[in-house]
Amino acid sequence: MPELPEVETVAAGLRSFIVGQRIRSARLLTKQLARVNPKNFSDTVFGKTIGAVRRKGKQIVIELSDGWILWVHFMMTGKLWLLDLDEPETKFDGAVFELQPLNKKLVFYDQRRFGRLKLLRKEKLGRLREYARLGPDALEVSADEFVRRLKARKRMLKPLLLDQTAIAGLGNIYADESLFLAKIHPAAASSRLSNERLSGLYSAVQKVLAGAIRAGGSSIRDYSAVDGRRGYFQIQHQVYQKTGEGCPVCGRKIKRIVVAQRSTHFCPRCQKK
DNA sequence: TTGCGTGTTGGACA
DNA sequence: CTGTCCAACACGCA
Repeated sequence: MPELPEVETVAAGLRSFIVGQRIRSARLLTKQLARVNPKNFSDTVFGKTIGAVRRKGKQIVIELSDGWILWVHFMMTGKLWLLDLDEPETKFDGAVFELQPLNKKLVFYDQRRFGRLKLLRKEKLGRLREYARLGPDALEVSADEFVRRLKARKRMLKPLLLDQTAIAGLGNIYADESLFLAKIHPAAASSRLSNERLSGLYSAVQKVLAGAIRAGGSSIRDYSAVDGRRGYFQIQHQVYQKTGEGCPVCGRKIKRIVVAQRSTHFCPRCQKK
């Protein structure tokens, strides 16, 4: 589910369903998920009440009572689902939290097991490396700062947009879609683009992300929100995984190249360096 | 059957 | 600093 719109959709679902719930039991089922002693994990989380749910980039921070927080990163295939208690366990369940009085379980499910979950004191969040190194969130950064940060680097735009220390939240889909909307070539050098074109990219990013959040994210493969609802932004994708199809603007065939080891889709006529 | 590609990230290395 | 290759892992597909 990984990019900003999908993570925001999950965070919104958590806000509406689990805030105020009490954790009746917590179990850590795979060791690489949290890299802590499962017994200590269960004991610490037991009885805590769930408070605010925040998101920065692709990361979610769930506040618990008594100053603890759960930090979550889905990586490629991690998901948080709210399920009935009698739903059978699977080998991909990494952590299970039973909630009261809702009487459901919140399950961290992750096929590829790259996802991570950390339990830490609230005051330590700023020192959590993965969190501390994030640049400003793509939806909160101002146009001026966005332009300044991209111009400060001498890199191709595509890998720069994927770099979470520059701007946090974009991934492969929304980077491609934003560059297409802004009519900028993914291999264009960030430092050589005019402020006007980078401002245009900023507007494109805002528009693409807002549209995707409105659609509940993109459900390719099996992504869905905490309540199982699927997103439908994938039907609005203009270039992502449209290799060989006609550009929706000019009709020229969408091209696929590999940049930073990631598939990159663009229109060779519309998108210029 | 085998190999490739997939929404992410971090480390090793030139 | 920047780019490239690889690794973590499971699965669908040609």
